[in-house]
Amino acid sequence: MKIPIPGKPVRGSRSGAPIMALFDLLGRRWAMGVLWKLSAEPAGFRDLQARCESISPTILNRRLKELRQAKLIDRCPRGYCLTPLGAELYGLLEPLGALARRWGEALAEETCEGGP
Amino acid sequence: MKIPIPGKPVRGSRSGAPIMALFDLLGRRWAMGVLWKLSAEPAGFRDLQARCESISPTILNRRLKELRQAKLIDRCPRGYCLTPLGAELYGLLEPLGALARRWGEALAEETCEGGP
DNA sequence: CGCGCGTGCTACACTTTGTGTAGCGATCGA
DNA sequence: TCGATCGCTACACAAAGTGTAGCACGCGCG
Repeated sequence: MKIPIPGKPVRGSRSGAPIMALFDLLGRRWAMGVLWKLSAEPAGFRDLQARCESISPTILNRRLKELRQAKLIDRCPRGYCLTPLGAELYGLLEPLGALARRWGEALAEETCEGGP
Repeated sequence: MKIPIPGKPVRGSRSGAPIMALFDLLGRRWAMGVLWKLSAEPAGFRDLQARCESISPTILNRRLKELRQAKLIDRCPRGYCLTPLGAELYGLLEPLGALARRWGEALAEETCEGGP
């Protein structure tokens, strides 16, 4: 799968608004997950595959290629790691962790309300 | 498609880490795009479809249902709009716009380097 | 050397998701 | 009552992701 290039037509924007290109890239299954799991420390292929408890090697490899082309991750002696830009992106993604917890609680409440 | 519930097994986490559930939800095509386009102001179905220059109604509708179930968006007199939690999520997503632009520039450089 | 081991990655058949076009029923103003 | 719009659904096709198997390579070891 080709990576979306800001400035060229992408999903959601014929003019290629950068944010839409980014959403296109990150909106692929596992893209953000890989970034997340990689942020802790560099990892090799199989190690990364294990960190993402369930991901098929086919897709892991595809995402790695794409993210590498997009210059968000790179190879290093210990396998794969984030580039400075990738780390910056992770920095923005990181607060989602806290939000996700609160979101989970909000959903749990609803489940209880509707429950028996 | 069922929405991922934090606490139950989701892609990337058998224990259902909230962040992985969120990634699962947002990692679906157009999910973040819809939130983004909706953030400016509420919109009806067809209006929203037009804002996302290319999205099939099938998927728009599915995403709307999912996001509504996830309590990130809701109905309102003028169509659909973000819930407080959804708006908060958008707040975290918003800085991605700036990053995306810089990312686009970084990619453009690379294209030039490799170019003729 | 030759053997087993771990690692990065590919093949392939199958399932799930998303696309694009057409169009239905409801609503509304003229 | 007509047509214009709106929210949404149907459906056939295309694209993306899954899961299992396994290949090629390098490394340490007897």
